[in-house]
Amino acid sequence: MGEDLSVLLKNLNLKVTPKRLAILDILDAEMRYLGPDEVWQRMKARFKSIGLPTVYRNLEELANGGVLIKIIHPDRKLYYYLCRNTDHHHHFICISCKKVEDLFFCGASEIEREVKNNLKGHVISHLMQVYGLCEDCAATKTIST
Amino acid sequence: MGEDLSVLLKNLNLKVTPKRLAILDILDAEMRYLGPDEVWQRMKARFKSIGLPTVYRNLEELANGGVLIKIIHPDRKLYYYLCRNTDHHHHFICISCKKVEDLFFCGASEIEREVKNNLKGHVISHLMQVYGLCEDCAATKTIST
DNA sequence: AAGATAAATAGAAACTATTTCTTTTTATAT
DNA sequence: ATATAAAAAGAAATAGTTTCTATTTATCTT
Ligand SMILES: [Zn+2]
Ligand SMILES: [Zn+2]
Ligand SMILES: [Zn+2]
Ligand SMILES: [Zn+2]
Repeated sequence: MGEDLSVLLKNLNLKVTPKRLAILDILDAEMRYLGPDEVWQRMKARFKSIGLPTVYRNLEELANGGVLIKIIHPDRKLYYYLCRNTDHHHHFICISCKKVEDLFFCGASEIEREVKNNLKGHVISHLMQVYGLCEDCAATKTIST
Repeated sequence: MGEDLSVLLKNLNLKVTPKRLAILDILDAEMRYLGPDEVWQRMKARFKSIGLPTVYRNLEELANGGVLIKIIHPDRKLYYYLCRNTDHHHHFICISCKKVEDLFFCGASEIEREVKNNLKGHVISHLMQVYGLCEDCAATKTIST
């Protein structure tokens, strides 16, 4: 599995460094979105020397390359999620445990039509995220931070 | 028109101060979303003494009260928009001129169904914004910052 | 396999949007 | 008019994020 992570980097013409592989590995093992600081904490367990700017830089590069997606959060901090689904889709985010799940519903065509017909405008992109409780958390009904 | 702005404040049990009315008036006159600093600049033209924290505080209070809506922007800064439409709806945002327009399409029920049936989860809220070029900007095809 | 080269990283420092704090002022109810 | 609690000024602090420079490292070339 470390193999296919390095392929991700090579495809982006990024050098395959231990730090980059570790960042990917950390996110690959998570079903949740993580912030730079959270990733940094885990990196410090793996490397004796690891700078926070390195984490920021790599997360951003990987997001720009499409390997990670940015999670839009009401707190306006940076969060990233490694999503293997390369098709256009949206996400359901559990506000209790931070788990991310793919959604297949997307109103792109309806939006496109409405913007074209009613507003006479042109759609470039759209953002959709759904917040709620995942199956486990809905069962527990306990909301943590 | 100043009258119905003060009603908005009274409904929220907020004191009707000149600063608050001015902030609302500034946003009411705009079809675009504005950031705190942009609002502050305009406030400084109206008041000899006006603090930036006052602008921040009021914008946030008004957003919490539902009078303003927060615009989610890729730059992760704060932006507000005064929307008179109190029904649930979403927005089309022109990335060229920052104009905001209401959309009527909303996939809430489809999302709800998908989350319930496929993920066995529970939807609490959803966020949708559409980015593009408004009629005027699409015609001009010139994208400013 | 060793050297060359450009990219990546560490660590410190800077940045800046946003928030907090304390004092003074002001809107509103009595 | 007075009392009271909310609002605002102004300064200061915060914290997430970005920038900078010197050093290290991955990868390409021979
Ligand atoms: Zn959950
Ligand atoms: Zn979509
Ligand atoms: Zn426009
Ligand atoms: Zn909706």
